[in-house]
Amino acid sequence: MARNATIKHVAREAGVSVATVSRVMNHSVLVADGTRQAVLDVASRLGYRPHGAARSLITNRTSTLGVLLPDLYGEFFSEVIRGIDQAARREGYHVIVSSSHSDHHELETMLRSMWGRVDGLILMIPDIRVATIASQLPAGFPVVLVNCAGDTNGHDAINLANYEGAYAMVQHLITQGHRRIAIIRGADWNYDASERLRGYRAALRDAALPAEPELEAAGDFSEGSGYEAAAGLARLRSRPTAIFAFNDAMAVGALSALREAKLRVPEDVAVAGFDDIPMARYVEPPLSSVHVDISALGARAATLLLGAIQHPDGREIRREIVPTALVVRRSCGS
Amino acid sequence: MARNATIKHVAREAGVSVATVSRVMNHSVLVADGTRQAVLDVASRLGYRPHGAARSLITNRTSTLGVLLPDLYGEFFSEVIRGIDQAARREGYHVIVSSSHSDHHELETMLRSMWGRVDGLILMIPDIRVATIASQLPAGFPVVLVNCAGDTNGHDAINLANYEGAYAMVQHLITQGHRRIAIIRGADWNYDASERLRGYRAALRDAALPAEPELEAAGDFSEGSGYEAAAGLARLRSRPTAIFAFNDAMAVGALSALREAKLRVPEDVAVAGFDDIPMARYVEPPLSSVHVDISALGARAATLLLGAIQHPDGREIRREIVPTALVVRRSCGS
DNA sequence: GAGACAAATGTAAACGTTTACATATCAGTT
DNA sequence: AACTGATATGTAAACGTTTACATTTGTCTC
Repeated sequence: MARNATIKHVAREAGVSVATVSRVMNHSVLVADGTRQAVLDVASRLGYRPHGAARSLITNRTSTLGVLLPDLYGEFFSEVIRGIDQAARREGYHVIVSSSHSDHHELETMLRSMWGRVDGLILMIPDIRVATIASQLPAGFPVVLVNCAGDTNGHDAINLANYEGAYAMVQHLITQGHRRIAIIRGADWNYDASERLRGYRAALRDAALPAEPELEAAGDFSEGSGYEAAAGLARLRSRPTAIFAFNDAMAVGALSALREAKLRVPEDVAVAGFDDIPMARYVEPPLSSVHVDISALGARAATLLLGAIQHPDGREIRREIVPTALVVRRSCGS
Repeated sequence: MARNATIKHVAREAGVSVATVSRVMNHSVLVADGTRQAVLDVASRLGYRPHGAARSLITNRTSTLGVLLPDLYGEFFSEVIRGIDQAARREGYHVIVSSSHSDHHELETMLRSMWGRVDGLILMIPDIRVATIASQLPAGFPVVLVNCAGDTNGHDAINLANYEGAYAMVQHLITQGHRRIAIIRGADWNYDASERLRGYRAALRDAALPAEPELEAAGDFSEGSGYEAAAGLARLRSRPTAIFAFNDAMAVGALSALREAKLRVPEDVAVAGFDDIPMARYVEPPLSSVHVDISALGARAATLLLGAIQHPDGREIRREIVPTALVVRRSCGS
């Protein structure tokens, strides 16, 4: 592969010094118009492109944000990325994405290899067993934590109103007359899931309803686990009248299971989800959910991070909560 | 922000030269065990991380793939990214994504600013007005074109079997007895859309059915445009008995429009889409579609690119076609 | 004990930029 | 004609690595 033109080639060809070429490329005002034009001509003739790595090395800026997500599957994460990208590109930043699969070691090597390639990081680590990694980050390096458990260790953080959203949904179901409200949980170590669980239990308690272990089915945020969980719930002697899945993917799986069990939704069993992914309004029946403006979550994280990058000194730590909103559709009998 | 430990700090602290530290970090065998351990201890105590940009500058490798997509919206693109990321991480590569919004100028600055930050590019440019940009890429730079029109200009290319997929779907509808088959097109300048159009017309021709302009409704691959187009088709004096939308998002929009027009699917009008996004099987009725293994498309593109990066010399240009498969569900009356 | 060879480590150049500082040129002022 | 100040340009160091080559040390062979 023919090595490409460098600033030196352009300088020699244009009969100026590398400093002048650099000034032209960076739109410095200290260049005579004639010189500028000559340099630009040579640059375009030679197909010169400034080398990003070299530039980063000396300026200590990469114009790139690193994003680490637990997974890249499904509409939730794609919406997050979209939001981040929008906010980043507006400021001329690139986005480098990666999924960690919530594995501690892999996450660590990921972070290592991003060092010197990004100006800051957005970390979405709902797995509370892994979230401790945040403490190993170099001090003073711009980081925004999204949906991470508890201690932010001096970093900015954004969280969803998981507790409030779940509480509101359960409260709504109670208002509709439901007394046996089952849930499909997420993994025990998932922070979002555990917060939603808190919200569910609190809502029951506040309505003086008993918490019954058999109504708390296990799940892992995958559609398949939702299917399994709902199939199990449908077989209970004392069947719940409502199922609140802790995300939409599981709710969709639950709808399939209930259909196969010949149970009508919402007449026999009401169903609700969480996230309000785009698909939610198109399933049959349309799915009630706890709406989250997912791309706004991403955009907000990016904006926070860009702020931290551009004003490194003396900032106070920001903690933000992104609100949720109840969206009632036919699946819970509106 | 306190500048972080560099290789020099580690070297001084460990009482060795920078070369030795470098060798340790790169797992070179030419280091005595004692020295290696001492260096590693110091490195971890100082929190040393090799600087990516510096490393890239000297090695001329970034371990990063650049991906340019027309958009980041919807399940199609998120699946592509997932496939790319999977294949890339398997080889220890990062992925830097960006959406171009199909704007020629923006695309160009994107490409410029990625120079020196990526080892190769995956370009998905269905807009045939913009695809000419491929010719401006530095010769010999690894590039894989995905869904780009015609001339690949010496680059590897992957395309969907758009023509064949559309042909098969229309043929299927004809077999089902449909004679007035409408379509919802994509933008005129969209390559995928124009190929699907070719397939549609060929299938009609081969079945000796007339091509009627009023059955070719305009669309732009968005759900809203599908809604509008279907609403228009439903009002035709001589209504089509089947509507084939050129992607699933528009098909979903069409379903909404038909429901509002009080037309039953598939009894009054059959509906089909293209892409078979995950949502397709969950809408009501489940949507027939032309299945594309989207993440495999992304994975394949990444694999091809990695091949070109790792074996730069004497490779012949690869052109691959990713096959499609008919998926018949209830929306077209199976 | 000299020579040869291997193993371990060090020295320094290179990668392609940016930028502080130095220098050159020139118009205007005295 | 010397000085001033502004404007344009050049020189060279720096960024943090890798790596070709040189050097040192130790072991083995004769």
